[in-house]
Amino acid sequence: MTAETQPRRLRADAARNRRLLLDTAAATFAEYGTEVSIAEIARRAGLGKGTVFRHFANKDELIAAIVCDQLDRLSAAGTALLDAVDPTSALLEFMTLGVEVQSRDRSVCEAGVSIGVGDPGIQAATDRLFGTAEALTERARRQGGIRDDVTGQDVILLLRGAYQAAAPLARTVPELWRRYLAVIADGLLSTTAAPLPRPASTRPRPTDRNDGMPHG
Amino acid sequence: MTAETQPRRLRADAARNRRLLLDTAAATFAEYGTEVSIAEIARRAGLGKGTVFRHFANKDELIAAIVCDQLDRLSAAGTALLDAVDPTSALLEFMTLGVEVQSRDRSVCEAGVSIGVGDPGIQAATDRLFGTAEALTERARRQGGIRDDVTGQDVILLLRGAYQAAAPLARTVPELWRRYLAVIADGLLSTTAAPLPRPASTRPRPTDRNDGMPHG
DNA sequence: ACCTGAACACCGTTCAAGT
DNA sequence: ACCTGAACACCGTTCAAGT
Repeated sequence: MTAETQPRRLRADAARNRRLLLDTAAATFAEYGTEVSIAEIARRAGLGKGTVFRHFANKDELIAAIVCDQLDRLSAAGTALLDAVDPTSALLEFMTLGVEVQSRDRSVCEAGVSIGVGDPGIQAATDRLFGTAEALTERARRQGGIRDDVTGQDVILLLRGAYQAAAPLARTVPELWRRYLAVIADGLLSTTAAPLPRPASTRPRPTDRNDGMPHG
Repeated sequence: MTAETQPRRLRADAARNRRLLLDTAAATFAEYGTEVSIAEIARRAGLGKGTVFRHFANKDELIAAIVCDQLDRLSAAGTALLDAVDPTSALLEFMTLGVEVQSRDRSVCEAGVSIGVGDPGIQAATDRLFGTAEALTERARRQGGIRDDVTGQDVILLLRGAYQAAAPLARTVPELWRRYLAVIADGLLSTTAAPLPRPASTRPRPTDRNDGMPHG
């Protein structure tokens, strides 16, 4: 479930420290932004700052590991929604969940975008999430609830867009994203509209590698 | 037209240096990202790095000034589109233009979001842009081309969202944003859809000057 | 007024010395 | 194997000395 970049097994205390650092960093970044220093994270975790770099090659990798955790958590929530009775409203609930996750962790998510490109951990977690989203999307598509040229990847990218659209005013109007998610949802639901321009980007599906979770 | 935070008139050489720094920084940031050092910018402009801080209080303000230029440029393009014969397609063209501006200056735009909140220069330029967008939107609304609860601010924020949605894959699929802009456009065009949830955020229209509303 | 670069403070990252 | 903090390099920012 959790993204394990580590191939080897860690000594008990090291594993505990790694988890402690991840949790401390996630909480601190969420509250004060990703610009909090590594020294501060280490201090809060009660560890030396050298230890941070023993577990994560650099600050970006620490942030990446937190992002992976979030992506996997959302992926798990999506998988659970595959059992919902109404596929289309399940998909919309999934999108709502996705934006909420981002709202909770503003700065980490934003940093995640720039890091994401090129980080194999985030790539893999993203592909897993694409897979989950695709399964949800396929059900809704079969139901005829959404236009038939929409992919799971589209859904993930668009829910990111809904969040980002509202982000500049998040401080003053915290729930504005619901408005923009509604616009996007209407766009996805308009089954009568012309086909979308540009094909959806094709990325390797999680089925071809990394033993991802079974779905549908 | 251009954002003038400077109240006083600058000496000729100082004004030239300021412009030189803005252009050099814009070009360098666009190519290598906003993490390029101030020293490097100064070197490229053939000036001492102290000069950068004489014109811009800090690095964020330098980036903010570049963002203001871009916003004003887009605003000008939007104003020109007010003369177009078809209001609805003029609005869509404006949105397309808006995403293109961002694509050209990836990192500066992204940095602009986090800085934007709280920077009076960006606030003012944004309000100006909202005004332009509102004028374009109103024409389209009157024509009946788009749903009647959409504001100019919505249009700006949503075109940001379209760009951001496609941003993670911009390297590999540079034109993917067209796909997501199309989804959003369909959402805006669906005049038969239910009213949007959450009211559009009301921000001071560009008519009232920014004397800064204080908030923590 | 404006420009400059040396000097300062801070932060990410490394590494030799410790358990 | 893992932890640690002193040491290093780099960068944003300041400021006294120059034109």
